[in-house]
Amino acid sequence: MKRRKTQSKSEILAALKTSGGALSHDMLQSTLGTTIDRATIYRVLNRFCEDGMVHRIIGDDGKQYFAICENCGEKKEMHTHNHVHFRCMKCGKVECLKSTPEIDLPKGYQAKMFNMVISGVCGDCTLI
Amino acid sequence: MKRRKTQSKSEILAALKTSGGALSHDMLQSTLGTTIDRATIYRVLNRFCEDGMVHRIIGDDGKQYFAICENCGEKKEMHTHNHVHFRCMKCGKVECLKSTPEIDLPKGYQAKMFNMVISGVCGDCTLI
DNA sequence: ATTTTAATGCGACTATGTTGCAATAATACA
DNA sequence: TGTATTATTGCAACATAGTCGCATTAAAAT
Repeated sequence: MKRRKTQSKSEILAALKTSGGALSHDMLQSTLGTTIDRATIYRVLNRFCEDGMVHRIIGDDGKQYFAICENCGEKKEMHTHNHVHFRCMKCGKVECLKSTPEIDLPKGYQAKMFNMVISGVCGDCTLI
Repeated sequence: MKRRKTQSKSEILAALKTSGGALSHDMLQSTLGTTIDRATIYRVLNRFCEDGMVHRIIGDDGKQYFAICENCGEKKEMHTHNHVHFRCMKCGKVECLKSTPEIDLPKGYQAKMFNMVISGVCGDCTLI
């Protein structure tokens, strides 16, 4: 299954790049206008994740957010996405933080995925 | 709005206690049998959270899990639930870990809630 | 230019969670 | 103990997030 270069793909990738942070499906939907179908957006994002270009964060609102992988280690190594994310409860922005805490698991436990989200008020919104 | 002691409440609390870990709505539903209505379970759990007896975890499956608060600090101090949780991808068990990592936020950022979930394979399931 | 098949759009579907409202039952009070 | 008050429940309807099947479209290979 070779991947093809399509309009939707480029637009979504561009939107993620310019945002700098993590976007949910509906954020993308409104950024892109209603040109691209809901299902397509999800499918493109899932493909990006499979290919390791993007990582998925589950917000504490239960929604999926997607962010471009930068210095997140090599492809497909999901477990290297062990950095913490911050979600602003006012403006909705989701971003990657630098911290990658070391967490010691009980004996015999194997970690496959990390999903850490702190939510609160971001720097911009505190000022307001 | 004073709280009343009801059957549902007691049963749900008991189920959470005996489980020892965190349960999702559907785990509770099947533990309790179909006696209690879906909406009621959710309402009871939300009330427990408000009252600080229980804390809510959003799993990396996007679902809500609820666990009894033990040594989680005082009532209503949501931000003291800064311990990490582990979800087993095989048996589905969700439990609280001891680690409470220190995460330094950028300047001006305020943390309100922590939601940290590591998923992988738990001790019991590794043996199988 | 033609063929192949990945990707899209549409609709239907599932699952999770919430809410409005009438009925029920736990507490308070006489 | 009997009655009034109102928190809680059950039911149905709703909202939202995300997935999937299928026919159509459009990249890429020939």
